[in-house]
Amino acid sequence: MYQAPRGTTDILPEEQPYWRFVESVIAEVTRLYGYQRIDSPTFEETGLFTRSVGEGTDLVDKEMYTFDDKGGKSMTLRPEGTASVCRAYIQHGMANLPQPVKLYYITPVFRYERPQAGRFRQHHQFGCECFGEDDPAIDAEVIDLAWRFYKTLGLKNINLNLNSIGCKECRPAYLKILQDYYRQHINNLCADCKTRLEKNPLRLLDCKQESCQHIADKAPRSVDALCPACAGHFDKLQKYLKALDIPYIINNRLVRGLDYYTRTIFEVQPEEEGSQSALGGGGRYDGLIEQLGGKPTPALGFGLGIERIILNIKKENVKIPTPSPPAAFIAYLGDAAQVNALKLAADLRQAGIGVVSAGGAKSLKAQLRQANTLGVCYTIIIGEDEVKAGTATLRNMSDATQKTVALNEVLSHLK
RNA sequence: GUGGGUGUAGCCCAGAGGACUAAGGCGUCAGGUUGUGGCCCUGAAGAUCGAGGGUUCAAAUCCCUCCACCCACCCCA
Repeated sequence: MYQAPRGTTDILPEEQPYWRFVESVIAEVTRLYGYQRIDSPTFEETGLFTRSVGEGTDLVDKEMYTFDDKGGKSMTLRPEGTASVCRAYIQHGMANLPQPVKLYYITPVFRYERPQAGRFRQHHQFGCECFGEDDPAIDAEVIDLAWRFYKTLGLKNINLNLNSIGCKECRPAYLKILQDYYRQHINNLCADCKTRLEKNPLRLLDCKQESCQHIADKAPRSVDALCPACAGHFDKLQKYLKALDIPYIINNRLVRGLDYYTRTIFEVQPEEEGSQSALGGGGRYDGLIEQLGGKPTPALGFGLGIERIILNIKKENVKIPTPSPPAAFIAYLGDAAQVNALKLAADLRQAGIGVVSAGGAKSLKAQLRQANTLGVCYTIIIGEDEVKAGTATLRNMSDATQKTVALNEVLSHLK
């Protein structure tokens, strides 16, 4: 028997209301901020990701679904959302549009990982990207958008973590300070951190090993090493967030797993931290567009994991809208009645009324049972008597009353 | 990639000191007299007991190998 590939799932009908709900909130919130939707291909040339996300990151080094197409080109199933949108921004000359350009997407992303709670090989992200503006007010607005999204969904127990990791001017100096500090403690570091020290020093701060905790806690902070421009940017951002009443937590140990981030980074976590807890994250990536061949363009954005969001919607018992059943069920008895039923169903649908009917020759009892399970308000019964008289019996399912009406008047009774 | 746990009908699960024709609940379907749902009653369908191999007269129950899922690490959404 075939089954869905490891780490992938079918989103079954009973799950769909959650997805519809999330999608409706996305549509509403992005509208409020003037974001326009963009859909880009599910796969891209591999180089786009290795160049933007960065070689040396886990995402690129061991998690990408990469394959050669029949022309021998290396292609990769999208492992994150930002790179494609940046590529599209450059390719379509969006730098010539009024800036900032604000785009959002809902898309599957693929990572070859070992699946576990809240982690899949295919998951879905809602993301926003804003190009062409470096004012920290736009950082505040983007964070405000993400925050409003979570709040509109009804999630209460979440935290916003914030940090600034500087720019290409000030980060190298900070990394040096960080490495110098860690070298003093090198004998007490876990094996992973010893590697990180040389390979990816920022990630040292993110280590969860008990033994590394107090070292990381006292490590030099990136916010203390910012150049004046970055420091000013970060100060203003915080001022704006306060003005917007967005409760944030400065987390000096927050770093992100993709190389392109500069200055502002943020992450949203549930209060009760599990292991796979991040609900979403993002930040500024002022150098990325240029790096991908565009002209220097400040930009920022975020990606939020829809599966994890739904997990938390369930955890917090958020009430979501349930889809309404069809308004009517048509039960029939006999061949002649079936024709009338078919015709009536078509007429009602033409008038915008949802109708379900059984096929075959089932007993009336069975048909009513089905109507009951569906939860329809009315069942329309057409038997031999009704066929002769040109009528239908209209049964109200909630109070079990029924009346006989002419076939061509059924519609007006349902309205 | 590493470590631990689990794997019985569509779903939840009993059975695990070898003998099962594998039990129950939910759900599904059909009936409970002639054309009427929800409750109730009755019945039926539905399981090569994750897959493959081995031990044995006999294995869902013991052993091995795979696979999948769950949990943790790594990393992330």
